[in-house]
Amino acid sequence: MLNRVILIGRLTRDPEMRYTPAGVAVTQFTLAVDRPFTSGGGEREADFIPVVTWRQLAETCANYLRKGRLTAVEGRIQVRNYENNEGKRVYVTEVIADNVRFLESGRDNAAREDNGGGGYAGGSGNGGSFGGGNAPSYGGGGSQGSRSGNYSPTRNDNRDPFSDDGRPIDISEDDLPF
Amino acid sequence: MLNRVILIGRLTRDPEMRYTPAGVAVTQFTLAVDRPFTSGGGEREADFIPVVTWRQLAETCANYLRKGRLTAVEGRIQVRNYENNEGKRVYVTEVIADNVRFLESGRDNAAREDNGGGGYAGGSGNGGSFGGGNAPSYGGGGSQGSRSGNYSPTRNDNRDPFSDDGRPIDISEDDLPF
Amino acid sequence: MLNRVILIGRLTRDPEMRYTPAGVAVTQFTLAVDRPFTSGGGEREADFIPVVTWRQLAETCANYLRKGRLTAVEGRIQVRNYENNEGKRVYVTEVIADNVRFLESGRDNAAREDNGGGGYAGGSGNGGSFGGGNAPSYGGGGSQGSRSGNYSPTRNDNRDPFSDDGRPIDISEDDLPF
Amino acid sequence: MLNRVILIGRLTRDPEMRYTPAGVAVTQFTLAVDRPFTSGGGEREADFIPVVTWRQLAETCANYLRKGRLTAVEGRIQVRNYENNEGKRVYVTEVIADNVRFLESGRDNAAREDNGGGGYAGGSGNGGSFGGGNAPSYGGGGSQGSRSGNYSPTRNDNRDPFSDDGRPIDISEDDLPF
DNA sequence: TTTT
DNA sequence: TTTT
Repeated sequence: MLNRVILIGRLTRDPEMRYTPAGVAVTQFTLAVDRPFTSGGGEREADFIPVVTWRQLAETCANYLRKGRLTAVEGRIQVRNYENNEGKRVYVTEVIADNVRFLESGRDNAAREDNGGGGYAGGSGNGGSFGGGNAPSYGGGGSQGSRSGNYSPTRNDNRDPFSDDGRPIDISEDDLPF
Repeated sequence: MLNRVILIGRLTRDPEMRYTPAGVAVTQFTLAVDRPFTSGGGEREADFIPVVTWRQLAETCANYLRKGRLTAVEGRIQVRNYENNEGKRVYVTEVIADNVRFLESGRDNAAREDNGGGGYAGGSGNGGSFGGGNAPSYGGGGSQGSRSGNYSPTRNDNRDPFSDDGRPIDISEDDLPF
Repeated sequence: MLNRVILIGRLTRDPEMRYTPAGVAVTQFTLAVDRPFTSGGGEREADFIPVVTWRQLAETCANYLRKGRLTAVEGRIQVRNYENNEGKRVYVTEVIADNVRFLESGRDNAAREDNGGGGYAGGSGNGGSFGGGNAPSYGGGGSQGSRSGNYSPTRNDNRDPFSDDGRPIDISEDDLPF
Repeated sequence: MLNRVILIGRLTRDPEMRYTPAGVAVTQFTLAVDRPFTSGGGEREADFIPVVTWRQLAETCANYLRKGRLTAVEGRIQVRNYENNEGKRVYVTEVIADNVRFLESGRDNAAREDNGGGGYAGGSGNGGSFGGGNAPSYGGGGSQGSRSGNYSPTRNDNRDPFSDDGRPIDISEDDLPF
């Protein structure tokens, strides 16, 4: 009924952008968020939280975010699951962000930002303006329009659809937020 | 640096309370949180989000929450990991709640609530008042002070420390929030 | 840069819906939100927080919310100000909601809800579908499709534009969220 | 029942710290929070939101925050009211913060911060450790340990208790969060 | 009264 | 594995 997350942390790596077969941009990165308390033994002291952005916001994040940058993220928790190649159900929890704030200017970054040290990248109402962007259904090359189209993986079909194996990500457009 | 989650959803089952070897109460339950949009094909339409509470709040949740109850939860995302018995690292994401609101009075419930349909159960400042409560370190009987003490599982040591196998949960007190 | 509020409380009265001169629906209500602690002397123990919703969400709130109902609200804090008739600047703080959840079914309510006790009323992407809805600016010219037409303030122009004096509310469409 | 606010913005001025008659530190500042949209006519484009912190957090904020600094604040909305000297009830809305994050290192600041550009200042569990700290009530009667002793308002008693008139602030300890 |  |  209500699902809201706000995080401030630093990227553990550069973000990775990919496209769904239908051409929708998806960017993923992980935020390291320091815990508010220090573990007694000084052990684990940050949570590494995977974040996913879609469409225009995905492209902005891919362009402006870099490893180490302090970043604020607003979104919701999503739990998806898939069956791995041993027939076991694997659960993946991610934050689907609809608002990302760049809290550090990328002074040493190629992409220009002149908004005074805090960039805005809201997700509401941002349609994908790139090729194939708003296509409402999944489908690889030729015969589009079908939900699962002629996309026919040959082997290793049981995998995390987000795992980067060079192919477009195996995720239905049904999972798109908004 | 900042990590805040607010959820409203319904319990998928009755909550489960257990104790750490040091006697700290831990209660777990899963919230089904309906997504704000309807999937095209009508597939998955809720996220099932695991929630963990500690100490006094754990006891209150165990006493008052029941399967199906509409509940609000405030907390932070925690990602812990452990190595399973195949030597693979498994990541578990949970919401560590420090504030839980009972949005539905348990009219058909044994435990009385007369606060007008909305119970309060804040976590701040609630020390464990039961036996062994505030003990700062993990460890059963004799040789305390070590992280894992004389706890000597015989087989299947590589497991989710939260999996309910009848033994006290295998988690360090270091992971306690607050 | 980021401004997020989540409240759960009860309506102090029935909501009030009005229209801007351009015909945009605005609904206001106040949430009584109990404080998490009890005041020593037992004095004030709730905050009364004014909430404003716009467009389609305003109409849904006006239809389904009633005095006393437990309600969750998500939005942002807005501080507007105006000069009162003594030439003094008055500051008004409100929560502009973009998401409202009805946590109590209106069993005794005329408006039907059969969604199992928790209604959804998201604000994203809800354009005003009624007459004059999306007009981007405040009722300037003659009568141009505005729902309430000839708005002609004569005296007492220095007032809270939201005060209900029977006239359409004196607020620019520029202040519309989204 | 639930009241949570998260803001990211910049201080409009240096913070101001004062003490209650009982010696409890209170720091106030205003955050300018840019709105996520641009007003049509280009008018107001930020909200100026008053923030209040108490006790240890107040002292940390006074020491480390400065005008212009990008800052994250977590807390709750509080609406207090008082009667002004014309007998009119005035409502004041503030965010009572229990967590403040310094998102910009004060490189040009006297107070040292070497935590890599993001300071932590949580409010939970921070009792006032200075003289008179936890006194539960406002300095009414005799002289009972209050830091500023003989508080004796003569005229102009109807005022914003927070207005800085050189006297200790006229606010009951009952309003302390936690 | 306001920040970058 | 899931709630209404």
